[in-house]
Amino acid sequence: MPKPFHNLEQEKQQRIISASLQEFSEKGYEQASTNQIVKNAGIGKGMLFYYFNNKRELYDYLINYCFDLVHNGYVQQIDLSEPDFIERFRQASMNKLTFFNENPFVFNFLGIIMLTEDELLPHDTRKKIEQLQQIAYDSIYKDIDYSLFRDDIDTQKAMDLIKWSMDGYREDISQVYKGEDIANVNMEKLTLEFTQYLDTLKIAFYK
Amino acid sequence: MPKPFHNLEQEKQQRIISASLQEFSEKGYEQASTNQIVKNAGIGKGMLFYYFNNKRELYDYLINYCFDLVHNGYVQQIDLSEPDFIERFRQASMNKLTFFNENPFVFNFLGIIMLTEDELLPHDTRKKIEQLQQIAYDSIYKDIDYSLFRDDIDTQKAMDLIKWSMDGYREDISQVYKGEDIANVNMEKLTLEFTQYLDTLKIAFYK
DNA sequence: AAAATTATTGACCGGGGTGGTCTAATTTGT
DNA sequence: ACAAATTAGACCACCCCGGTCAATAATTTT
Repeated sequence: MPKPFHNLEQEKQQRIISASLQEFSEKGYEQASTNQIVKNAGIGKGMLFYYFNNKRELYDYLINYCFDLVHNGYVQQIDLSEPDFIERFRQASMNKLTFFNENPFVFNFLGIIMLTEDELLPHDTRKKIEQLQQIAYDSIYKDIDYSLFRDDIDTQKAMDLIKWSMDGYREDISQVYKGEDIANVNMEKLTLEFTQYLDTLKIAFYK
Repeated sequence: MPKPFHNLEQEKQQRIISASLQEFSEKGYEQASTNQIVKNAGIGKGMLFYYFNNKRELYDYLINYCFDLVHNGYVQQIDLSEPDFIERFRQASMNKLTFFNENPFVFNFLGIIMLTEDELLPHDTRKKIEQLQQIAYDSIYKDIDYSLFRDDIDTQKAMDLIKWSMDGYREDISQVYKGEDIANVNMEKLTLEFTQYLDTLKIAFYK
């Protein structure tokens, strides 16, 4: 909605978005300080209220911004044509890792939103959340080739366990490399390690 | 250290501790409000500063309180004589679940502490953290019977995967039953489901 | 070049919350 | 009955809050 904001140089726009996401995701809506935001963004106080009429409008803008970003930059990137569950999940996890590195506060911000009580959220935001969750769910479980799994194991349970495993691994990695730019991380070593875990999972759960 | 506080009726003492932990774990040290604490604890403002001379002293008291509680109430309860990794982890997970339910803010509070930058923490607190982490690590990995694992799988990787799986399951459960008293939860059904996951893990990773 | 429009800053506002104090009242112990 | 321990909350000076606005600088239009 805010016209002047969209005409801004990308870099300044990003600085404002980034500073806002950080502040909101660290403190929540009420506790977040617009003063802190403008300071971190390196702009004057007046500008923030020139681009957005008030705190709430900024917040709502960020909600939509993050939803679109996660949708286009992460969920939609998942390769639905890959029938191997573990391989599809591998690709999704790697995407998530780089996405998280490039947009450090987006997931945390959305996390805060999803923990917000129903009454405090605009009605259509709730719907957006559910839609995105549904799409994300489909992107992971749709058109999976179940015949790869061992017959003596409940396939759904196996998929749950694999999902928890890979999420746990990814979170451990995020934790260790927190703050460091992923470009500086030894990617080959990391990918190799990841592959080893995946191979182990395949031995354990596949025929 | 605070003499009058220890002589308090257990129930009031608990109310104060609980309200403080909640506030600190939700807002962090600086943002936490002593006014909010006394309101939630149902005591007058004066009392808090009668028991503890200032905010920091309360905070430090809580740190020690939580460390001791986690150590005695959770870590030390893990049965080191159980050589089956999955079984030991099962017992630990169930303990953690009930502990978490009885002390809802303790883990979150300690989580905040561990994310605090080094300079802001008393020196001996850092040491306490590392000690507890070491003990917890030992409690999970010491004297495990590795011969139970399949020979065609890297045992350490298998244990990592199992750990992530069970942590993921436990977190999902916590999430779903968040807020509800665990006494009201259908424990048999939950235990059964947990066992099914564990059995699946055994089929997958054990000989 | 002049005028009009847009972009930008930061001092400023009333209001509300901050950690902490202190007085005055009540309860307890003897 | 009296002293000591316990309690509540009004009060303090201070700081920060979201938001405004007048002054100016930069840019665009004429």
